[in-house]
Amino acid sequence: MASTNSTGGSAEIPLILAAIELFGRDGYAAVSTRTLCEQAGTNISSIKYHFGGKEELYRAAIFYVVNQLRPRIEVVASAFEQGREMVGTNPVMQAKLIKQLVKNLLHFFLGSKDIPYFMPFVMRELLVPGKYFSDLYEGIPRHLHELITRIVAMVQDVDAEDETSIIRAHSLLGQIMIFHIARPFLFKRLDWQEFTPARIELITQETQLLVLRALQLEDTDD
Amino acid sequence: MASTNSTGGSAEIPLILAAIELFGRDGYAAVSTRTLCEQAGTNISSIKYHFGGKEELYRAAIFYVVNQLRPRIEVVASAFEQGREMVGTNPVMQAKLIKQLVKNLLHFFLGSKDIPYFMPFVMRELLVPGKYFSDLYEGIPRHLHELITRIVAMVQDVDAEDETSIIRAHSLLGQIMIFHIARPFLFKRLDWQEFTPARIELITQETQLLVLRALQLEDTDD
DNA sequence: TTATATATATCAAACAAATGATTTATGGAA
DNA sequence: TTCCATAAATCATTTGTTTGATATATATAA
Repeated sequence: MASTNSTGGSAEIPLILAAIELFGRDGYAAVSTRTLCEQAGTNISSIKYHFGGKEELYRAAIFYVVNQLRPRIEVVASAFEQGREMVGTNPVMQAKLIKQLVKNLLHFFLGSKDIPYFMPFVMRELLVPGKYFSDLYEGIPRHLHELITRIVAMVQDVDAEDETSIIRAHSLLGQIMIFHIARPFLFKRLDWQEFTPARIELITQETQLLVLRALQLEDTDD
Repeated sequence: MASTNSTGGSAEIPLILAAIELFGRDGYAAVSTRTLCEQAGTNISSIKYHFGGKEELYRAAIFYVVNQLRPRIEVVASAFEQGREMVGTNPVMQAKLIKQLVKNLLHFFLGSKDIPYFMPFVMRELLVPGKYFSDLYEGIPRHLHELITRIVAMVQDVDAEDETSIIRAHSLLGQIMIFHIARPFLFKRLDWQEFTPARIELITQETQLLVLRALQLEDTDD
């Protein structure tokens, strides 16, 4: 039997998953409620019944991805925070910690197979803000951005509240995220059709190199 | 009077400009032909008459921005190419050249007031590829990406055809473009509502610093 | 255990509003 | 007139939503 969670009927999750995939791929306006229901294998009226309407389904999808992704991000974040205390001001250890973070982020954003449709959905709302931009922003990426900012501040020994630290963190995050955001662009440029493990590894190594240089840390070649 | 160019009637340009603004802001599916005509101050049938339909208008808008933006990008590109010969392998001069390029790009992407609606339109097609992705890609950003790749190859003294060079160029471009792409995100993070000249200057300085470090070039502080 | 009542969920059909496209008519310039 | 451009009205579809009926599951009482 289906789990007796608070979301009730069995059509809700399929509808939310369809919404994440189709809204993420084609955008809110381009997806009809009929297409959503067809993809979810439900009746047309199920959106009205379970959510109230198309927009409320979109909202439900936003909160769904936030709840699904938050713990996964927090694993990366807490791993870093734990390491940060041990590392202290040792540049060699700082470099190792940052290399690991870059690797985790790239593998997560480029290689996640189990949640393939989440990222386009999230990115669309973040880059082209809609009604629930703030809910999404507060839900996940804000913590990640603040994390990177603390790294920058730690390594450069400046205040993490400075605009300078935030701007540098934004730029560094851009160095990493551009491989996810501008994926079609990169594929066209390199005549790639997909990310393979070897390609992700190559991107990881090069990005690690550039990030460490930008932070003026020695690469330890481990 | 209106210029007697090859595009005939006076309703075409207003329609194209409306298409760039509205498609860029809301996406293709979200904008109705009626809204477009209202924005352009034309009759509903003008889209059919001048372009054939909604999609052909979109196509016309793609080629319009390509033709408008290409010369502006080429100014930046040729300025760099000219400087490149004079600079040679002198690291100090290389640093100056690259700082200028970063500044030009950031001021163009963050501060362009005369073509305010072009960039969202272009970015939408590039990040969420549609039917005319290739036309746009070949029209402008490909040259820019190849330009950055040549810079990386020159400074690092490696082959510009290597995947490594291209990947590093992509990452460096991400460092810069993220301020345009993830503008809403940055604004939220810094509680900004707009880009002011001072803010653009701050971003420019910090980005120059990080890019030069990533390329292992000394900052000359001019 | 039965029978009844209630809440939950799904279904096919239909509605009003909108959308892109089309047709026909009109105005002005060469 | 002839050609170009615009305007108003209309068409067939698609859109999100709603309706009323029905099926399923759970709970309560006899």
